[in-house]
Amino acid sequence: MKPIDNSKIERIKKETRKLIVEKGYHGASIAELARRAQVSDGYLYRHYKNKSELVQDVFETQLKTFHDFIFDSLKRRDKAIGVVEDIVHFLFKLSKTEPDAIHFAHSLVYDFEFEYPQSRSLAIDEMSKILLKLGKDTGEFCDETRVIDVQLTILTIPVKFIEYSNRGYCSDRMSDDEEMRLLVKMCMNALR
Amino acid sequence: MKPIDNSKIERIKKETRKLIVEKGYHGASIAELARRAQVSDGYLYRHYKNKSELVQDVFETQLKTFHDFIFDSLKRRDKAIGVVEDIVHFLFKLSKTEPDAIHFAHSLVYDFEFEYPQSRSLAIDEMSKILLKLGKDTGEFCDETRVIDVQLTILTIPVKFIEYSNRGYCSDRMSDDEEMRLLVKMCMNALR
Amino acid sequence: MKPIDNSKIERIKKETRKLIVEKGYHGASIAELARRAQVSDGYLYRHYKNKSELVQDVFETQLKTFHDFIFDSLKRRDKAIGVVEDIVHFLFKLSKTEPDAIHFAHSLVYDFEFEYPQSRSLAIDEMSKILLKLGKDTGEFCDETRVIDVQLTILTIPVKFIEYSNRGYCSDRMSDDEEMRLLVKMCMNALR
Amino acid sequence: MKPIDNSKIERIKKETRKLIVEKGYHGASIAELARRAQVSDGYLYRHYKNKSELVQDVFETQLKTFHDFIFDSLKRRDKAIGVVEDIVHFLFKLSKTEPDAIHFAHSLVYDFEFEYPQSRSLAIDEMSKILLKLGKDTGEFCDETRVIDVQLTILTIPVKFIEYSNRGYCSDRMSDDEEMRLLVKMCMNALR
DNA sequence: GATGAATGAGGCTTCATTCAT
DNA sequence: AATGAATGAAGCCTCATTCAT
Repeated sequence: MKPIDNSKIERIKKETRKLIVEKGYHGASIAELARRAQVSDGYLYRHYKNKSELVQDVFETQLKTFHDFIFDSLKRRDKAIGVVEDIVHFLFKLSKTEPDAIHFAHSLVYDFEFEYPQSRSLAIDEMSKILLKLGKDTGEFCDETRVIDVQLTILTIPVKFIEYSNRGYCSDRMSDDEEMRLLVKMCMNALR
Repeated sequence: MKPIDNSKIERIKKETRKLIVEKGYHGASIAELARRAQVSDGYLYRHYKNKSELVQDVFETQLKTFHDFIFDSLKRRDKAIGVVEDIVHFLFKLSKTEPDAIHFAHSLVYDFEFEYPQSRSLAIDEMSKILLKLGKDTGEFCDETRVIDVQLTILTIPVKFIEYSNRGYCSDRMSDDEEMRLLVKMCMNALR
Repeated sequence: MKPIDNSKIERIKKETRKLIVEKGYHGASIAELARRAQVSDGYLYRHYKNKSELVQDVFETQLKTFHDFIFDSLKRRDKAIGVVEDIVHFLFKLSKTEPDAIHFAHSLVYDFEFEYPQSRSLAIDEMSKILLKLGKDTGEFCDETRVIDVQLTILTIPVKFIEYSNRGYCSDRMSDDEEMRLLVKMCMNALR
Repeated sequence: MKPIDNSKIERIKKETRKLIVEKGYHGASIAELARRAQVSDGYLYRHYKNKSELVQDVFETQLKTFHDFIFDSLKRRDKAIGVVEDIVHFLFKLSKTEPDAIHFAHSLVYDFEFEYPQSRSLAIDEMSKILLKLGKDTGEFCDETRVIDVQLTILTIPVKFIEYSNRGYCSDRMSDDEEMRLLVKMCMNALR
C-alpha cells in the first residue's frame, strides 16, 4: 500500500504560502496552486476538506513555529526585554530567510474570507498573559498595563514594522541592529 | 422629469460600509448590496464606473474626515500629546456614533483586492511628518524617532485598540476616559 | 400645441448613421446616440417603438434615395450600360459626399440583429427585373441571365468595391474615372 | 481518470455554427450554446479563452478547408476557368452536405463584433494573386484586371449566389449543373 | 411634449468542488 | 491513491426600455 506522498503535501503548502503572498487569499486559485505544486487539482481535496482548511493549516504551522519560539523564550528569559528582543530578532531573521513568511501571515490575519484558527488566538492570549506577568514582576511594565496593551505593542509593532519595511514604506532605513534596538526600545517604552 | 432620489445613493454607501464590514471587499457582492440598499442591480453603475470606485469613494470620504481632523488638530495644537489626545478622542467618539466606521476602514486597508487611494497615502505621510517635527521640537519625541515610528505607534495603536475592543478581544475594559488616557500614555511613551 | 421638433429627429438619424458605421448595430447604444444627438434617452421612444425601428427607418431612407435614383435612371436610359454607369457614378459620388453612407447600409445588410425592411427587398426585385428586361431587349445581357444574376453583379460588385476601397483593401487604386470605367466593364461583361 | 469527452467539444463547435447562423455572433449567447450542446456553461472556457476565440476557431477551421482546397486547385489546374469551376463545385457540394457552412462563414465575415482571423485575410490575398497571374498568363483575364477585381468576382459572386439561393431569394432556379455553368461563365466573363 | 432616473434581464466569465476512471 | 474533466453557482457589468414628473 502506497503511503501518502509527503513531498506533494509539502509542495502544496509551500506554493500556498507563495501564492497567497502574491495574490491574497481570494486571488490564489486552486488551479494555479495545483499547477505550481505540480499536483492535480483534486489532490488536495484528499487531504483538506476545502481551500479554507488548506490555508488554515499552512497558517497554523507558520504561526505555531513563531508562538512556540515565544513560549520557549518566555521560559528561558527572566526579563520582558529579553523576550521582546527575542521576538524582534526572530522576526528579522525570518524576514531574511523566508521573506514571504511574515507577509503571508500578515495578509491572512486581515483577510475576511479567511477564518482565523482558534488555537492561535488562544496561544496569543496565553503568551501575552505570561509576558505581562513577567514584565510587571520585574517592574518593566507599569501596573496599569493589560493583556491587550501587550498585544497592541509587542506583537503588533514589530510585525507591522517589517511589513512596512518590506513594502518599501520605510525611507530612512538604518542597519538591522539599529532597527532592532529602536523597535525594542519603542515596545518597552510603550508599556513602561 | 423624475428627480434624482439622493437617498438611493446614500443607502448604497451606507450598505457598502456595512456589507464590507461583514464580508470584506470581495465578499461584498453587488447583488446583495443592491438588495440591501433596495435599488436595482445596475443602479450603482450610473454613479460609479465599477465596484472598486464605489468602495474607494466611500473609503476616501471616511478617511478624509479623519485626516482633515488631524490636520486641523496639528494646526491648533502646540504639543504632540495634544494631537494624540485629539486622535484618540476622535476615534472613540466615532466608534460610538458610527460603530462600523473604523472596522470598515481597517478591513479595507489590509484587503488585497482593494486599491488604496493614493490621496490617503500622501495625507498619512504628510501628517506623520508634521507631527514628528512637532514632537521633536517640543522634546516629546526622542531624536531617533522617524516617520515610520510615528505611523507604527500613533496611527496604528489607537485604531487597533478600538478594533480589538469592538470585536470583544478586550476582557478587562475600563471607562472610556481611562482607556483614552492609557492609550495616549502608551503612544507618547513609545516615542519618548 | 408644440409641433414635433424635426431638427431633433434629424439629429438622431444623422447620429444613428454615424454611430452604426463606427460600432455596428449592436455596438451603437441608445445612450451614446442620445448624447451625441443632444436629445434625451427617452425621446426617441416617442417616435420609434424601439431601437430596431429607428435604425430601420434610417436605413429605409438611405436606400430609398438610392433606389429612387435607379428607378429614375431606368426611366431615362435606353441601354443597360447607361443604368450601370449611373449606379456606379451615384455610388462614387455618394462615397465622396457622405463617406459613411455606403458603409452604413452595407454593415446593416449583413447585421443579424437588424431586420431588413421588406419595402427595400421589393424595390430591389423590381428594379432588377426592369433592368434585366432592358438588357435583354438591347442584347447587352445574354438570354440566360436571370434576376438573381443582375443582383449578384450590378448591385453587389460596385457596392463591395467601394467598401473594400474605403477600408483600404485596394492597394493599386487608379483614378476615379478609370475605376468607374473598369467596374462598369466588369458588370456588363459578367452578364454578356 | 475521467477521459476527455471529445464529443463535447465537437457538439459545441457544431452548435456554434448553427447558433451563429440563426442569430449572428452577438445574438449567440454562451448560455444558449451550452444548453444546446448539452454541456455546462463554463465548459468551453476550458478549451477557449473566451467566446471570440471559440468562434474564431470554428470559423478558421471552416475557411481553411475551403482555402486549402483552392490552393490545391491552383496547383493542379493550368487555366483559371478550371480553378473557378473547382470553387463553384466545392461550394455547391458543401451547401448540400453542410447547409449551414456557407451561411455561417458569410454571416461572420460581415459581423462587426467578430474579429476576422488574419491568417484568412492573408490566404485570400495570396490565392487571389496566384489566380490573377494564372488568368493573365493564359489570357483568360484582361490586362487591366487587379487582385481586388478577382476577389470581387470569383470569390464574391459564387458565395453570394449560394447565400441568396439558400435563403430562397432565387425564384427561377435551374438544375445544379446549369447553375454552376452559369456562375462560372459570369465570373470568367467579368474579368475577360 | 420631453426628460433622464431607474430598472432588471441577460451577457460573459471564473473557479471551488466533485467524481468517474 | 491520484487525476483532471466537468460542473454550475455566482460574480460583475451593460443597456434597451419604462415611467414619474
